Amino acid sequence: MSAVTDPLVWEHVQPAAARRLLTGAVDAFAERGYQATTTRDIASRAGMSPAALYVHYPSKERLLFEISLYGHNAALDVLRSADTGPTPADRLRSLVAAFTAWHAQHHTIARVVQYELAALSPEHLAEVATIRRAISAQIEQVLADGVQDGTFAVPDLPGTTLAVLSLSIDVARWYTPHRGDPAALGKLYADLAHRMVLS
Amino acid sequence: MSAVTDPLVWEHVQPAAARRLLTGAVDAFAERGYQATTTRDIASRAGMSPAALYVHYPSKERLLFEISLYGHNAALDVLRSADTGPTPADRLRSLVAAFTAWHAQHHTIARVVQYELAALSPEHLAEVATIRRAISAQIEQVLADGVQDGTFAVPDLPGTTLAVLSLSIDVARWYTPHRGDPAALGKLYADLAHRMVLS
DNA sequence: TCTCTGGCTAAGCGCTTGCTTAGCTTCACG
DNA sequence: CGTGAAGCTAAGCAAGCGCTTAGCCAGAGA
Repeated sequence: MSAVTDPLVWEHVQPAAARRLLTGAVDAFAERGYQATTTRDIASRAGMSPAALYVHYPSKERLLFEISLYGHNAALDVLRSADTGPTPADRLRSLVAAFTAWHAQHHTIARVVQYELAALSPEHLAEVATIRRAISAQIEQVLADGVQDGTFAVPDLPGTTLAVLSLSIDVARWYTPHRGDPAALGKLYADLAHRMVLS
Repeated sequence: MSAVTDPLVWEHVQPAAARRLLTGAVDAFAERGYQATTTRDIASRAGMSPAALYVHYPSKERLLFEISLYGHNAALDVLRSADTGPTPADRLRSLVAAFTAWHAQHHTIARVVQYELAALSPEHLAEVATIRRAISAQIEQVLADGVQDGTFAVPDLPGTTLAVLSLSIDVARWYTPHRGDPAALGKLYADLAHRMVLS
């Protein structure tokens, strides 16, 4: 699945031409990486000339930033929505399931989000770094809550937070649609993450 | 720590000029990525002109391949050496500890190994893919052995193998030396991986 | 129907890239 | 001492890059 076949994600991008450029950029950045992708390649995927890109976006880096910002916000929203359940164990499972499934389902956006930070301008990087800290904090908080109520055994809270995040984030590196159902993967990872911290 | 301050790793590379180019390439690829790194940048880090690179290496891609191949083989060797212990649990902990510590300690090489596969030529990629499959097989085998003797509960063997690998591999993405002792991180991850699969 | 504007293309600019070549220097060997 | 080869540099080549500009066309509005 590419960005193009998940059109609802980019419905907010208007006009349609800008959206085609954006989804073309997502696919190209996910496949080749930001640096190996050319504006000619992006424009071609959108069925346009290279100059058309600059009618809708001021620069190639700005295209990257729009994708990155959207993806970071979407991931944070997914976590915030998933942080439900009466116990830290329920919450952790729900968080990991949702975060993992998001990475699998949107693996092209996830690849851009997780691996193209270095290509962002300093101001843009600062903006997405804030969201990344909020994402980390959400996982760390639920682990802390579990330690507090005695249901989790976590000798190294920051280290374990990173490990839990790594499980989901690394999905962006290896996942392709033939690798199975994102929801099933989320369930598996929820279980694995829970076992990692069980008292 | 950069490749340059871990000189023993590249001792086999002769003459010294070729080694300086290689370690300059490791640092540049790890910092900026293969595509954003120029041959002028690599040469400059080695204290040479761009043309000197072509005295020792036929192309920029070949430099990448030398690094990738070395890193893949080193990682596989680390795993093979670590696969000791009387029980699958001991073996898994030792494997994960070693693999994680390798990624942290050699995080610049690890970054090139894990994130620059797309830049390799098809023949070179095939060669490192073989080593990657051997690495996966090693982890999968120890999990299978643990399931067989009843000490592990692993409902999804391929999925869990990927998850265990993700823990260690993702270290390449986030690790910097101020993030702590590689051996300590290895111990933590050994424990986390073990808990993931405990019966 | 006419005019204006926005979206687009063709062509191009200035710069950078990976790699090549001619020539120089140094060192080793006979 | 002379010669040859290896390692290197300065300079350059051909191709491609991100982005700009002039002009065209279609559609909307008066």
